[in-house]
Amino acid sequence: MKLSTKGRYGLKAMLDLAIRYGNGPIPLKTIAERQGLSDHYLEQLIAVLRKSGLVKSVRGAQGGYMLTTSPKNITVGDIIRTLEGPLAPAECVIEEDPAYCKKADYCVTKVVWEKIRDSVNEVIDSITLQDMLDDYEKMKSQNNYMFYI
Amino acid sequence: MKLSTKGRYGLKAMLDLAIRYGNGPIPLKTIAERQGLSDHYLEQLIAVLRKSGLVKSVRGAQGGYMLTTSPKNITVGDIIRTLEGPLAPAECVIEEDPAYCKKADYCVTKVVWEKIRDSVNEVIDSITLQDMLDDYEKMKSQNNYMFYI
DNA sequence: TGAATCCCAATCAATTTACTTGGGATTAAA
DNA sequence: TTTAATCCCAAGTAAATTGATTGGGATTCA
Repeated sequence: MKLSTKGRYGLKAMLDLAIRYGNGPIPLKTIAERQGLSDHYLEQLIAVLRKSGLVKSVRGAQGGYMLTTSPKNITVGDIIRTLEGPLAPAECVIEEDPAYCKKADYCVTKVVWEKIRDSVNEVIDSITLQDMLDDYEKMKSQNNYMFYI
Repeated sequence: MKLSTKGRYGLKAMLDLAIRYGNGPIPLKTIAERQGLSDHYLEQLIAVLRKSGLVKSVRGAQGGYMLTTSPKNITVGDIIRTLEGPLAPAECVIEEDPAYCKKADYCVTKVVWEKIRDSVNEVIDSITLQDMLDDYEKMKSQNNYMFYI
């Protein structure tokens, strides 16, 4: 039940972009450096986020990436599901097209998987990047680390 | 964020034992057959459940496995955590001993992982085998499939 | 024109998953 | 007392996944 680095790195990168939302394009390399990630690997992740419309890119020198919309319109769920695919503890409870199982109609374990799935989705859909940003600002005002996320 | 077959098969096997709780030892082979699992693989899983004290075994002919305690005292969380280890979406939020991360004190993504972890644990800790058994009986009385779980 | 950037595709080592194989130990029943 | 049914244990393994790396091409600003 661990998330892969796709979801984890991806959310960090998106928060990095959220912190700098409105400041023009941010080069991938600086995001990768700030977050301590391989830039070529992050490139693969952000390509997925771009294709799904969550970020847009500006090519060429002085280019980079930026959120396509305000942090308050992007949820953690949008990001994680884009990168990890549908979040389900078992194939039979994938929301769009669950794997066929002949016992599905009367399977009691399936009910458990559904509850897990729904509870995870509720959590991640209820948190926006803006919420994370607010937490971040709050921490920043209380402490004196800061420069990283 | 999928569970492995350990947790999924393990829960099915435990429900199978719960259905037959009080009927003496159930051979692994019949559980595996009913649930459509490889018996040698299930053996490995049930060995873990036995070592953790959730089931006990009777050796020799007419032997098998049984729950050590009533289905109402065993939660889905007990079973899944036994088989899968601590359920956390990231290493840094494993409850017993989280992986060290120097940013842990002010990491906002960590807060998200904690919320996911807690919500999953709440769900699985709130469902007992008895609850599943009740669902099962209810389904059984409403339909006329039945023989499998 | 060149440096900074995004874009794309292929390859790869390590790990994990989901088993299989092969056998030994124990016990109830014939 | 033998035999069949069972649990117990350890090792091997093929396939998939993960988390990258490698190598290059296309675009754009200065």
